[in-house]
Amino acid sequence: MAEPKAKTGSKTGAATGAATPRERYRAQVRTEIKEHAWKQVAEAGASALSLNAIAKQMGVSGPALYRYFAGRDELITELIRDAYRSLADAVHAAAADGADLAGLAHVLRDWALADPHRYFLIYGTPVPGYHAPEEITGISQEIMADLLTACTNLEPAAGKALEPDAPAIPFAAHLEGHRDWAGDHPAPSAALHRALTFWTRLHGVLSLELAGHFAGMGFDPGRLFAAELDDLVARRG
Amino acid sequence: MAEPKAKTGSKTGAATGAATPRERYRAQVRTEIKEHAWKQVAEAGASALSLNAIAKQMGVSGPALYRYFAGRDELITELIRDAYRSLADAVHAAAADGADLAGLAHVLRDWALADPHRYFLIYGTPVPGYHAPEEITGISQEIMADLLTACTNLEPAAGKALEPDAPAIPFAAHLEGHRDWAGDHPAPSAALHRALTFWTRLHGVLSLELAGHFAGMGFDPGRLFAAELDDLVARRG
DNA sequence: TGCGTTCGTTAGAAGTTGTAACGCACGCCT
DNA sequence: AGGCGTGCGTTACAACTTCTAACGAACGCA
Repeated sequence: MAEPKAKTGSKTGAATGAATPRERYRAQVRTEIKEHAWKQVAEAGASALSLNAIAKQMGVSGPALYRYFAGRDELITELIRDAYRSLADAVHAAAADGADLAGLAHVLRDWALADPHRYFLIYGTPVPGYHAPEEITGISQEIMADLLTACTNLEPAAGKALEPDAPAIPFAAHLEGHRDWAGDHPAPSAALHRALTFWTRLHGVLSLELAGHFAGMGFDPGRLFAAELDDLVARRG
Repeated sequence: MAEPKAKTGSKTGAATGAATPRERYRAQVRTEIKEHAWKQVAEAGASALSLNAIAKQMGVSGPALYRYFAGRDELITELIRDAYRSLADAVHAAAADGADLAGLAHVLRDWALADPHRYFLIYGTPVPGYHAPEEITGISQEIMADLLTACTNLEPAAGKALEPDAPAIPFAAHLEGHRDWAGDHPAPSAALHRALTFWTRLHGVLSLELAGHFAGMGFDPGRLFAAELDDLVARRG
């Protein structure tokens, strides 16, 4: 009987609210472990994350943590999931406040600069054996949905092309035939294209900046980010 | 007398060609170690690199490798240096063959796809305590020089602007005042800007593709890369 | 008030990096 | 050709790491 069979009397049963004291305690300890883990990640990156060090900081013995996480990999997976959720929440909150594409870009940049290691946890070098669980791809699609909406709002009204002779972009046409990743979002292919370039271009600037590749080059990475953003908002390519 | 005082009789003295048998042997073993290291990096990434595993594969005992590399960090630093040099050589060879910006982009993409882990060794998540030695920033500038030349060749002749009323781009103006990183390369500020966006945009696409973030999205990452390249070559922003 | 689940402990296995001390053999120099 | 010193490879060990196993104690549900 490792699993309580029906949660007989106490709670609603479906809510995530703490049911038994044991579960509450367990959830709290898991949270505390992750807090210490985030501190380590913020200071030295995910590769320096040590379960033993966390245990020492918490004043417990090493193997105690294995009651709460199956191992280092599961803890890191959880951190990645939380990072995705944090980003998705930030983006969604901005979108709900009516932020346009530039607003979303600002949210992304602020979120990345707030904790570069957290950004690299998501968008950095992938861990060798790691494969994203289903849940994470779902969160990723949440972010993409908000991005697609912002991009759609930026497109000129259908049928009212600014330049009648504007040549069709081959890649946008390709996207029209491969838009499964957009789910059922009704974004025009130009918006799909813009969302993708929003992602790749801003990630290009951000990741190189956060990795320090611009250090000592003299120019202001923030201005490069802003220039790329301006180009994304103003142009159509 | 750890250092031979004057290399008395044997060789030219300045050439890097193997001098003593000891040095030749040492260089050969170092090379062999790095070959096994590259194999490990290609299979599981830099984080999985193990000196012990290399020693086992070579049929020697673990600590033997410490005669050749001060430790794991020095070996990785050497691998990073070799990776930079490999990329710089590939780019320079193409540039010497008269490749234009699109040609350089193809070289970059092919080089990255040939060994994704090697790409991440350079442009991926930075290792916590690592700081690039002087030599590496030099190699990085070699690459940038070829890139700047290709970008300069793409600019319209000075004073013959295509669109007389084309608005000055603020970031290009900013770069005009912060062009130390270009060394003494006589690239116009528009070329500086284009080189930077070439770098960030293509890295944005490549790194996300190599990290598998496009997996399952359905579209062809190569076409996105090509579309970004087309935009870089055709437009001015 | 029991009794069972879960927790934290210590002990230990199998790894890792890296240091220390010890021979042996290679090669430089006389 | 011979001796001697340098460098190489070895084993032994220390200090880590993740993670498993077995045990005792405390907690909470009935």
